[in-house]
Formats: sequence, structure tokens, C-alpha cells
Amino acid sequence: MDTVISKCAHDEHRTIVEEARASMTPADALFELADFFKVFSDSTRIRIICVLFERELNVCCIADIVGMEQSAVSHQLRILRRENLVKVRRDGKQSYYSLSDEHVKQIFEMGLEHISE
Amino acid sequence: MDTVISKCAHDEHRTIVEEARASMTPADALFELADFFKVFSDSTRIRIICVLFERELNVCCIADIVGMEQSAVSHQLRILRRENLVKVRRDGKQSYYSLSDEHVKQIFEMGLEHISE
DNA sequence: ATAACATATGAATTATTGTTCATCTGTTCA
DNA sequence: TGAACAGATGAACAATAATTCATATGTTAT
Repeated sequence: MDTVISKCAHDEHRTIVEEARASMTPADALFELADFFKVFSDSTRIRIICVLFERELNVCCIADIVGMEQSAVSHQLRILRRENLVKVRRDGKQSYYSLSDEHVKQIFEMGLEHISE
Repeated sequence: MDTVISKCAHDEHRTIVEEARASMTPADALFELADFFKVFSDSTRIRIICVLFERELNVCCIADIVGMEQSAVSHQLRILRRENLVKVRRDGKQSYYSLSDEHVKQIFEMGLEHISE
């Protein structure tokens, strides 16, 4: 009658699984969360973010600083834009990027703190 | 004589690039940081972490809760172990996993905060 | 010792993501 | 207007990461 949840033998298993599922953060929030952290998981993007802490910069400068091609940087900036981590300001031919959020710095620094533990 | 840094036209460019490079967090720290965030960037791992906030769990339970195969979960747990985010306790046939760090919860929650802005 | 179980792991496969290349859009300046 | 530049973007390709499958290791119970 009961639907089999698992082949796992011990009695508590079913209860544990059901309780855990019930009290868990909704799955869709967790998928979204993973996507958010994904933004910080690439070294090109992290370096772009890092360099934008100091000041706003145009694409050409960013590319130079991180040592990547303009195109690669543009693609990564698009991702940062999509996640609302940076904002753009057009000035003539140039696009100036800056961070759109203080949050970002907090998360960045908390990460740094962890890796230096 | 001067090494060409970029094809970018405007005068400030060179100075900006040099200054930014000089004041930047060392590249190797940033690569490490990206690797750290990479751990949180996968939805299976995020869900494992999330479920471990409540209590320690064995592999079989975790697999059931997140709805993935035992093998896939084991592989992901290995990554979490490698990054010192979880610790294992063997008890007979079972391995019980738990979070090894309060930091993790902070980072997790800061992420949640951001996505609900 | 052997069978049954829980977990771990290497290798193959699949899926996802990043970079490059070519090209397009938009802006400035001659 | 057209040449030169800054940046954006689609498509192809390359690199990385996740999952599956088969199997190994270690533990318990008979």
C-alpha cells in the first residue's frame, strides 16, 4: 500500500526523509540560489567584479586588466548584467560598467574570509 | 619602447589599467574564491547543504530527499568534503554527513537574501 | 566464510558553460 | 557620408563539470 520511498533498510528512514522534505527550503528557491552563486563561480567574472570595486570601467579597460579578449569580457558582462550585479552607463562610444549592489561586496568578502580560514 | 598594453585609444587607459592591476586582490586568491563559490553553484550540492542544516544524515537519506541516485550524491559529497564544508562520521555501514562550518549558513542566507530583493 | 548492505570511486557519457571568431550595431570625427 | 573605433552578439568550438554505470571497499549478520 505504502509507496516505496527507498531501498534503505532502517526504520527511521521514511520518517526522516518525509520530515526533511517538509521543512526544506522550496526547491525552486534553491535552484535560483545555485544560479546566483554560479555567477561568482567563474574566475573571469570574479576578477571583473573585483576590479569594479575600485571604480567604474569601460569594457576595453576591463579586458586589459583581466587579460582577456573584449568579446569574452562582453559575454561575461552580459551575465553579470542579467543577474543585476552590474549596471552600464553609455558615454559616447564607451560603455562604463559599475557594481549595482553593495550586497555583492559582502558576499565577496565573506567568501574571502572563508578561504583564508 | 613602451610595451603596448592595449589598442584602446584614450590617454587615461594605460594609467587606469596599471593602477587597477596594482591595487587588485592577487589573482590566485580570486581563482580560489571562484572555486569556493563553484561549490554552491550546483543545485544538487545546494540542496544537500540545505538539508544538512537541519540534522546530520546518511547518504541513503540524502539521496532520497534530493531525489538523486546514491552514486551522484556520493560524488557531490566528495566535493563538499574536499572543500571542508561537510564532515563525515562512520557508524557501521553508514556514513553520516553534517556541516562542518557555521560560515556556510551565513553565505547561504546572504545568497537567499539577495535573490529575494 | 559468505551473503547482504551502504558507500565510494574510476571511466564513459552527457550536459553545461566559457571562449573564440566573424560580424553587426551604434557612435564619433574628419 | 564614410572611416575608425567601442562594444554586443550568434554560432562554432573547446573546456569543464555532472551523472550514470559497473564495480570495488568496508561493515554487519548469519
